[in-house]
Amino acid sequence: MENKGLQVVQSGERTNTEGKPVSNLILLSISDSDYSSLRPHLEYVSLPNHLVLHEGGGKLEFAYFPNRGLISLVVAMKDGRTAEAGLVGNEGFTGTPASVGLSRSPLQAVVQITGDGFRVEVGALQETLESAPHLQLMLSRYAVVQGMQVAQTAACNRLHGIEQRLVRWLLMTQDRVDSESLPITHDFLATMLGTDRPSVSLAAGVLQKKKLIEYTRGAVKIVNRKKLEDSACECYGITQQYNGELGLK
Amino acid sequence: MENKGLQVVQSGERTNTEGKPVSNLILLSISDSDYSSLRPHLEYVSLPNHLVLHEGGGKLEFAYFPNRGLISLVVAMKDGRTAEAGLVGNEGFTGTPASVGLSRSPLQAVVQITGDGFRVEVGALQETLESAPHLQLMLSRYAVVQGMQVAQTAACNRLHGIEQRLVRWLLMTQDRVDSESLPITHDFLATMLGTDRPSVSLAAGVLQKKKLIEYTRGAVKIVNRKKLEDSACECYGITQQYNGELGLK
DNA sequence: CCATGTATGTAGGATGCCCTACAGACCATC
DNA sequence: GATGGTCTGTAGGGCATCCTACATACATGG
Repeated sequence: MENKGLQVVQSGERTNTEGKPVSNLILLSISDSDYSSLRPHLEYVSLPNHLVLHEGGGKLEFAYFPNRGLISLVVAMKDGRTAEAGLVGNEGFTGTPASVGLSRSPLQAVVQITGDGFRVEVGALQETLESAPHLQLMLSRYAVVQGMQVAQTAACNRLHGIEQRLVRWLLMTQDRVDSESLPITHDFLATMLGTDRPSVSLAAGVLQKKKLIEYTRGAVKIVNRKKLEDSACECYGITQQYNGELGLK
Repeated sequence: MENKGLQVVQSGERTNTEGKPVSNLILLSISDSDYSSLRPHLEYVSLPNHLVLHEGGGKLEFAYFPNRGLISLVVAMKDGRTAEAGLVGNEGFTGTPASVGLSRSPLQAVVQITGDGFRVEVGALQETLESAPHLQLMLSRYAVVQGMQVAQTAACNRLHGIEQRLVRWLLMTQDRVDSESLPITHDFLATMLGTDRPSVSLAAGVLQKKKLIEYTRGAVKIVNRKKLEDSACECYGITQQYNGELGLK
């Protein structure tokens, strides 16, 4: 990729100091001056499957801006049971507390689908933010939208059954990784959906019989996206709609 | 309370242009200059029980800063079923999207316990924020903390039973209204907890038999706060802890 | 005091889900 | 092709909760 000049970098053409291209939408959307301030702190990282970026309850060390792949924000209870609160793809970042001067988060951040991206030390990010109002706004805005989506998840978790929640997860995931085949096991789906593995297998079996999905060991393929959307609960449409409020893409 | 200097305004001494005293903690925590900018837009309002401040899915007209009482943020599904995503007392405000330049929210805001407070038109708030960085920071920070609490609620909704969720709701509510008696019906509790009324009555009956609470028509009294805390799920402690991160009070 | 509306008590059946357990299938490695 | 590890299929018991229905108690206004 070429570098057109010292100030102006067009969308899709930004790189970090290592020359790695940026496709995270937040990093692409901010002003040139804000990006220049942040750029020296962006460290390219690969995000392999199941890597834990942050343990729930601890101090945040880095904020992550994914280029590709998918990160899950998970609440883990003491007894080991878990439930997913949110998903982060290339439209967002992890470590929302860092964007408002806080440094701890109760959420575990786990790579759910292999990808790559950039990380920034929380301290460096916070310093940068003081003179990068546009970045500050975009991060805060993302945090708020994510909060609304989490709220919808809270209600969905309470009011909707496993099959519907599985459908929603598949749709939201596919929105963030443009592939019809999602590399994920039933076991991990159970972690996300806050249930046990047999319940996932059962629900997935039903969807497969309906010819909405197909799956093999470790991968779920979406074969009829449209019908899948039709059978999703309203929660999917709502979260998607508020994602659009971000004005990215 | 004494006034220590020209910059610092001590808690409990601020008023709006109508002379109404402020006890909302955000409004008390911001700098003098930021408060002066916002002050002309603060309209005193009483917040009677069950008043709907905002319907889910619509445009936000006002942001509300409660002095007393309690506001619930509720997700309402098309079929009429509901679940609460968050609580707002005098430590917070409603309308987090307005703090980042957005104007719509999927959440319904309902007064759950009578109180009073101030409201600001969304447009006026957003204009004010442009030159009120401290206020901007506090609002964003509150939005993020609220998001983390909502995430815990999402997991709690999935993983914990009605009785535990009821305990948590009672504790969180009492934290925001300093009274041992909470004016609330089982029916409204059902709306909050995303279940039906008989299930609430059953769970409340169990707690009453354990002598943790007492209730009569339309009111729940907490008679043994400590034991109630002991029987709460870990979710309560976590949300409370992150509320502390706000640095208010 | 009565009538009406609202709040709570309670019960029984249906259901969805969790839990445990085990069997079968696939995969990688040697 | 054998072996151990991981993933999925499936079943049955148990349980919480949902749903419906109705009874009872309280409150308010006439």
